[in-house]
Amino acid sequence: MAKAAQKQDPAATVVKRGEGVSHVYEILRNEIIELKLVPGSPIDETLLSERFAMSRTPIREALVRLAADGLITTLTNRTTIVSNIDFLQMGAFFDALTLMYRVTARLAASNHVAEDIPAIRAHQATFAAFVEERNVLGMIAANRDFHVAIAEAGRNPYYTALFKRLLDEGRRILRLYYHSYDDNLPRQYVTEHEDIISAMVARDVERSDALAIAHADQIVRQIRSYISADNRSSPRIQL
Amino acid sequence: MAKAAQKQDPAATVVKRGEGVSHVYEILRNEIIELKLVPGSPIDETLLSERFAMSRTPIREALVRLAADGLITTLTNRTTIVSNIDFLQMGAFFDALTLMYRVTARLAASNHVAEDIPAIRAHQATFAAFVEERNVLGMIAANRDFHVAIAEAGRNPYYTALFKRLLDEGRRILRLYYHSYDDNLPRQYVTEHEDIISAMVARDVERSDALAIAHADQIVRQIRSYISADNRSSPRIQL
DNA sequence: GGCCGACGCTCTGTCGACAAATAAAATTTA
DNA sequence: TAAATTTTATTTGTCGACAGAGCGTCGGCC
Repeated sequence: MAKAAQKQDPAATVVKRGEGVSHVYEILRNEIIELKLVPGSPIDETLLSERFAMSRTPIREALVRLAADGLITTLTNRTTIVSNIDFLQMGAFFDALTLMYRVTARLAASNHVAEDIPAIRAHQATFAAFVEERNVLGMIAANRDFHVAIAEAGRNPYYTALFKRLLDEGRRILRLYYHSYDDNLPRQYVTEHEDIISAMVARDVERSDALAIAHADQIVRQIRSYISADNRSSPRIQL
Repeated sequence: MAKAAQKQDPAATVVKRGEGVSHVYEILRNEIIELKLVPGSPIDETLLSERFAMSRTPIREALVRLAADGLITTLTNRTTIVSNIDFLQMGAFFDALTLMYRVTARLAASNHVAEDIPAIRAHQATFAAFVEERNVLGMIAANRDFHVAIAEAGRNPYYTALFKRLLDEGRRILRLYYHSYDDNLPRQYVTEHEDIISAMVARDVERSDALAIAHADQIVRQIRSYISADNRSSPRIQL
């Protein structure tokens, strides 16, 4: 048996009628974001239907949802592939990500209620724990949950939806480019998160905004450095 | 025969293999936005499959796409209904709409190329023509296309996607609340559009931003006035 | 020997049917 | 008569099967 089979495949779980589609959707979504499914690789419906022990119909509906999220690309009458990460639009991605960091932080400072805080702190604690463990992939996921919680406290579902999509895309990019662990960065993120929380609790919109900008810049800079480190084989020409 | 049958139902069109789903999707999407399908009303898959002369499978896949757009709501094992317009979140809607007006206008001023202009001007001309005809519903649709064209010139697909969704939601709200035709407003919009174009062509980011804010405020104010006019039966208590 | 077209294979798009889940109707019971 | 419960009916979720559209392969032709 393959070694991977030791860890129980969640696809094996039996689900009730009406949950089949979301079950497949959630699992595939995770595997795409975690790059277990390589960008550009084809997706075989028949294979999936065997793996999930379902007919192709619910599989296809899950794929339609993933396509709506932009995680997969459907080539009509041909095949569907895991969406590629588009380097040309990296600028647009960073721009949108930064803006969403800002507006969600601002709204959270304005609109949060006391009940929102525990969940946010819990995600931050999880994040800090992963930092101690030097578990980068756990950090990335916890970071996503932390910021989503803040966005939800801001109570603008349009922003939250876009932010989720961007953060997930960020997870894919980070997985793709992550190479070396730098002790300093994660600890700095922990501190920045703490600052963001306190500004939010104090309902200080402008400070929340400023911190969000700094945080976003930091993350963008990190991703950029990963990318350029990866491009070292084809260095930019310096004039 | 019903009078509606005089206008050829686009559902009757025969489509090639692989286009069935998008065909259904487009038509239903339009009917939801144009409120031909009333918010809250149930959607019968069997009925649709008869109407489109297709099996339920492609119909269901189209419905999944609409659900991803937030245009319909699926109640598991029960039924799916046309999404209601959520008045409690009207503030969030206006906020996001204004922000997208702004960022797309800014980006268009920065990133547009000469080839983008003709399409934008064409949409503006269409809009102006509808104003002359006093065709409000046409105006609303043309206005949407105009701003989408600007967003596309800004070349940030994340913003464009959210903006489209917001503008479509706006079309639904306007259809719902539109009552009386005011001669002045539409002409003002035409002027504002012209200003937006010239600021964009001049690559004046800040002026584009300012105009976008003013334009958005104007539209938000208009929708708000429609809504409050509609609520006249239950007036707010003035203290 | 290389290019072009017919053939077959694989995979997707669509179909009709069945079964579970829920809502509505009918019936019983207090 | 009203409430509770069983029965019926409708509608969704899932299934297995078929047919069309590409893609690769093989053979023929220049």
